[in-house]
Amino acid sequence: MAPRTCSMANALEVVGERWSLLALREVFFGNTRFDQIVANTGASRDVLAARLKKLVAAGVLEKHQYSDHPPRHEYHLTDAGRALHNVVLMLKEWGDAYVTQGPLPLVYEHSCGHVLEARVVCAACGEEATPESLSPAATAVS
Amino acid sequence: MAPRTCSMANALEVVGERWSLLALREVFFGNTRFDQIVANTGASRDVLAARLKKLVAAGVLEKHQYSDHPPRHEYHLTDAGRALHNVVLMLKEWGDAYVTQGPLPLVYEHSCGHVLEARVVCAACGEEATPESLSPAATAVS
DNA sequence: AGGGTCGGTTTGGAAAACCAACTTAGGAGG
DNA sequence: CCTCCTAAGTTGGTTTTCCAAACCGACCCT
Repeated sequence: MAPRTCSMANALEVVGERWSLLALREVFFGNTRFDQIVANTGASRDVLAARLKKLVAAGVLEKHQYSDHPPRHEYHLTDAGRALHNVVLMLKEWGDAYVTQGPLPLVYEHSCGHVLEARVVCAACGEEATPESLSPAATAVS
Repeated sequence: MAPRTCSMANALEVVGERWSLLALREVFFGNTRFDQIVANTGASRDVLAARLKKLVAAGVLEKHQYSDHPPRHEYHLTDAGRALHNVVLMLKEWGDAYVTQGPLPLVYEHSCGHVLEARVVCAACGEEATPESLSPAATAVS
């Protein structure tokens, strides 16, 4: 049987390899240079170079030259890259709740003044999107 | 420099390897048996066996014997596993928006009657949690 | 000239993934 | 009884990927 076609699988083709999401985390933190990303993720330089190349090719990052002499580069988020913030955030929340032992390394404060507790909701009604509240719709639209 | 300690990195230690999230997707779909997961993900049997073992050890899945003669097993979600639904869902949404070409393989309908468009919001105020609306809180709590 | 920074690429060995075939433990059919 | 079948892995051998360390080129500082 052929494996299931699925947007999550497609997403993982792009950002599912090791270090990809950690590299993106660093860019979200404003660490946009190669050596910063190497240092903060712990990835080896060759693998990171390959991942960044792939993320640029996939349209998640853009390589931007900020100096001609010597040539120096920064990696910036595209719209697709910014949209991954949700994924990164939910992974962090899950890690906070179920993996990390002891004090949490990072806690976010939302602009409303409260410590962030993230929820995934339906945009139409604002109610939480739980597995039980979802059902496959009859037909997919393009 | 030592890599950054981070709950997202911790989360990826558990579910970040190839096939782990795809296996969980199948369990969310109700395909809880080894051969079903193999067939629907396309993973090789040995790698999948290793991933399932790891997910069980991490407390994301539970192995449940549903028949003594012959011995047969199913994998069921724990609370930690169910909590990963958010991650799986956001990855699917991102894939829908930025990777999948042509008609979407799966569209969800929320119990409110609308096609699901997922948003990540702050539980306190209900406003969307964007990168700009978040700032690191002064101190982490245990 | 010598050392340091930045952004990689190269190299060689270790680890992991992939694939097909095999195993184990029990049926089901003839 | 003999053969086939299913489920849930294991095993063995090959191919890929990963990793750490070294290297490179272009530039800057002293």
